[in-house]
Amino acid sequence: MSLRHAILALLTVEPMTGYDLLKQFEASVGHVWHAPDSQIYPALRAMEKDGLLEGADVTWGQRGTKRRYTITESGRAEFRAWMDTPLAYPRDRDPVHLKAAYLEWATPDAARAQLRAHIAHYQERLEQWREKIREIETGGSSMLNRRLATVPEHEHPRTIAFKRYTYEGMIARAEAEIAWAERGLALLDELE
Amino acid sequence: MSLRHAILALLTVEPMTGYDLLKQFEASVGHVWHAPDSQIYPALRAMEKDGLLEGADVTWGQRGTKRRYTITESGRAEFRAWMDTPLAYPRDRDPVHLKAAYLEWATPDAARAQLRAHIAHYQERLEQWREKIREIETGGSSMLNRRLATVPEHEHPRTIAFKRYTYEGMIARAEAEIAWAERGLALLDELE
DNA sequence: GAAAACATGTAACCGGTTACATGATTCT
DNA sequence: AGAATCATGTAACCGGTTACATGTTTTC
Repeated sequence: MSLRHAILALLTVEPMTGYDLLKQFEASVGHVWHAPDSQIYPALRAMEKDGLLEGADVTWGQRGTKRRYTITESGRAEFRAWMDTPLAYPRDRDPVHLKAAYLEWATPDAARAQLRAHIAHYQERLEQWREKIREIETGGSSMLNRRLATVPEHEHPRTIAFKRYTYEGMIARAEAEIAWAERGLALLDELE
Repeated sequence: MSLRHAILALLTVEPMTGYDLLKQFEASVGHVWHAPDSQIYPALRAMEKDGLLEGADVTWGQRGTKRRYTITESGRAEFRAWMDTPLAYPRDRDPVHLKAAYLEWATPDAARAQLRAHIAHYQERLEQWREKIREIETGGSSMLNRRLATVPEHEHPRTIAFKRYTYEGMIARAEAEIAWAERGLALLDELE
């Protein structure tokens, strides 16, 4: 059910259309939660029906209209309730480690390719996340700035600190994954 | 599609019934891939239909029968092909970090409880995984021993090394998660 | 004789993916 | 005029969860 809460989180800042949200999912929130258009539009309609959002048609150009969604009090309450509820951890289901456990079945080349892909995957994300932290530090994050505009000034350090903290966690995870995969490459050399 | 491959991996060691597999998913493989009975039994039937397994009814007691599944050559080939195929990484979807990014919305107590639950969650797994490594080191893992019995002796170090390597990766990840959550608790104290 | 373990299923539901589909507006 | 962007959907499918359901065998 996190998609709904990610949407609520975004709409606490300002009203948005489905397309606006889609762009956010491709940029900021997308780093922790991905959602395609085919999921967003139906979710918005369902959330409006459930009273979490209020939709309003806005004219756009000559003939066009778009629907702008505003979070309701009920939506805010739902988001706060979710924030105060401990998460249920999903069962372990990890294809990377599943494969690693049977690496003797792969050809050495395939095993190396797999580990290198693992490194490349996390390296790429590492750079994106580091860039995000730089943005936060230099005040260049427009979404964060809009969020800050909605909270009292003395709350700013908290808001900023948690965003930063989130990315630091993802960076630490990525670094651990890269280190692990590098040990794997060394292990393959040893065993050859 | 990893459920099928986890099943194939287990059946490369020896033929098993659905129930045997279920027990394995609760014990060894379960640490990297969870599967409930409601998923295993239908999967086995489908895999038999697809020629990856061969099922045979075995009498059990007076009136009972059970179905024992053996991996076919086609099943072995499929497993090897999977092992040699690079994994597609799923899109980011991480409720823990999603929540962390909006931690200013939670009450300080709820935020602390969340982080402590995060620590407890990984601490528990950490102990399970460390225990697994001890088992591997002392030769006390019966599943691993059965697997070793099916491979030539000079291959044993590889097989053992990859199992150990897998658990080391999960341990490193858990340690990173715990360290991150502890930094979070400290951050909450600072911001108070 | 009762409890624990062994054995196997069905069905409704849910969140997410992939592919397909369409049209308006703005910018160059 | 054409391209990029804005805007919004439908539908089939897939893997997984939860709840429901039943019967046998072995062990104490």
